[in-house]
Amino acid sequence: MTDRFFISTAISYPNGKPHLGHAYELMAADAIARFMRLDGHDVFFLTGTDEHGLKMIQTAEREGVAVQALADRNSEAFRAMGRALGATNDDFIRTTEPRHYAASQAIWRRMAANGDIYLSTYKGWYSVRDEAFFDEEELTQGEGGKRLAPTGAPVEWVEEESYFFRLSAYQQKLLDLYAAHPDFIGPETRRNEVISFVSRGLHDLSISRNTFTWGVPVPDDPRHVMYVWVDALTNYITACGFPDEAAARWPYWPAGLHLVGKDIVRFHAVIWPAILMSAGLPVPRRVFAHGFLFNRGEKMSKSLGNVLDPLAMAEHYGQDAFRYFFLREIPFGQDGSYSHEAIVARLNADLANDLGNLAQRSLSMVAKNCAGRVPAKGPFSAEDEALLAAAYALPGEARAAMGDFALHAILAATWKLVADTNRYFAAQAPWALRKTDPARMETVLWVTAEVLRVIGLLTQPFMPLAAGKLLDLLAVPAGARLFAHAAAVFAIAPGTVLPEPSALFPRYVEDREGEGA
RNA sequence: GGCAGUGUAGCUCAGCUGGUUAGAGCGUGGCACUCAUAAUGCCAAGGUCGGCGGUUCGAGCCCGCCCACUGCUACCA
Repeated sequence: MTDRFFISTAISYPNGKPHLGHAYELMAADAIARFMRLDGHDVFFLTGTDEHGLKMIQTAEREGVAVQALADRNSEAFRAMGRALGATNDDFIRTTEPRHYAASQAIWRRMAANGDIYLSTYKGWYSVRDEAFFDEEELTQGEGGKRLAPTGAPVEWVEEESYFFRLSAYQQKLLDLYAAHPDFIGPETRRNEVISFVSRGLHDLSISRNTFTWGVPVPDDPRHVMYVWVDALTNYITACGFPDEAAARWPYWPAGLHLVGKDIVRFHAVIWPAILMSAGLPVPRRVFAHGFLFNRGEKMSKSLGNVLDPLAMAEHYGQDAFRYFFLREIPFGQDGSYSHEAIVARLNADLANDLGNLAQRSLSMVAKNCAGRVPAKGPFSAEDEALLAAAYALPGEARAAMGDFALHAILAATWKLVADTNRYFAAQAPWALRKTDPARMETVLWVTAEVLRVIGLLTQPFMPLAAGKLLDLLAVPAGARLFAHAAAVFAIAPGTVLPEPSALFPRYVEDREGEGA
């Protein structure tokens, strides 16, 4: 049975360089993608850039470059970030690609054929300065009865021809969808918000613009380009080969998960499924929203000067530590806070001291006392059995946590096992057994190595480099690194020659005052 | 304003359908050990579970009121 799993990040708007928020979403998605692959699923992992729209035009003008050149340059910066983070996306979609034009126009035609698209006028109070429309109630009265935006900017009444999507017709169908699939939107709090939003009623959606041309032309009406909704969201099926339903990747649709920021859940949980229903296509299985990151509890902003470059951070702390920190520290789905001190604390305590040192202390004993081979195992004590049972239970716990995308919980459970193993090692004191009962010492070392093997397997999605190195140190063959191998039948074989042990994670030592990110 | 949610040790958070002395990690204090990356282990201190009232044999978990905080209340990706 083929068990396909398509996971996507939102596509990023490349009118600037990638920031930590982009990195966080990509790291999380990558961890999920790797997890699912290791758990035996056929995964298609997509990320990319959303390159159309007015902001791109304006940024390009400001910088004095062609829009396409700006898109090319910044899109490449997002790809570079992916490489720096170890992202294993199978494709990188750009909305300026021909395949995306084809898909967007095809889905538009299907929506139109279904009677859900009509031409009308988009009207409202527009503030040129804010580049935004405002509701009547939001406006305030200025001098001489002039209407002002909440920002104090003057507004003018604008009417503009636009195509509309009959979103209002999908209210009940969406509510039915949410009711039939309680985990369609996660976490719970987002689901409540979306349901409450949709319950209040839906307006039709303006889905084209005729004031600029940087976009996908509307079929049969080249005066219009598609506005963000249809254009951006369609990327997910573009990458699956739409409209060619015989394409190699089409079987990956519908997506198993759209991972998005909490600010754009609605687009993915309301507009997107409505568009798909209109086009007669299956809707994604799940949409999950992650939270925002705060620097020492403060929002990142250019004016505060606390915007950090994710590439520099990954370089500074190391790719694994960088990934580990954000996925372990923040309950996935909630907002989180980070600081240099917090990252260093996690890096040293969890990675260097707990896991790194556990591997070092046990494997160096194996190297010195077992001729560098996996030790022999004798009869198991109750302690041995208990620890091994805890290890072999880990994949199941991890899988259960992944059901809610509780990445932090998977890592917490894994580090609980690391701590148990350190306790076990200290209690068994193999260094003392060396003189009194060498056979028992070997058994203790074998059990420790076997648990490390399981830990190595389960940490691969989160810190691929270090986990790979740990498995190398245990001489685990490349073909035996799936979660399915985290079981007794695949236990590490006594006598196997092991490489010379070496440190997994260096301790982070402050270079000087004020150093760090 | 309306709707939803949160408030548990210094910090970040667990606490299942209400049931013996409320937990974890980090941080703090002390001890032990020496295999190990000055790593690890053990012990301890520390909480009126936001406040008040109620239901109950019994409430952090249920109900009411109050206080504080957060999110949503559509065309910005």
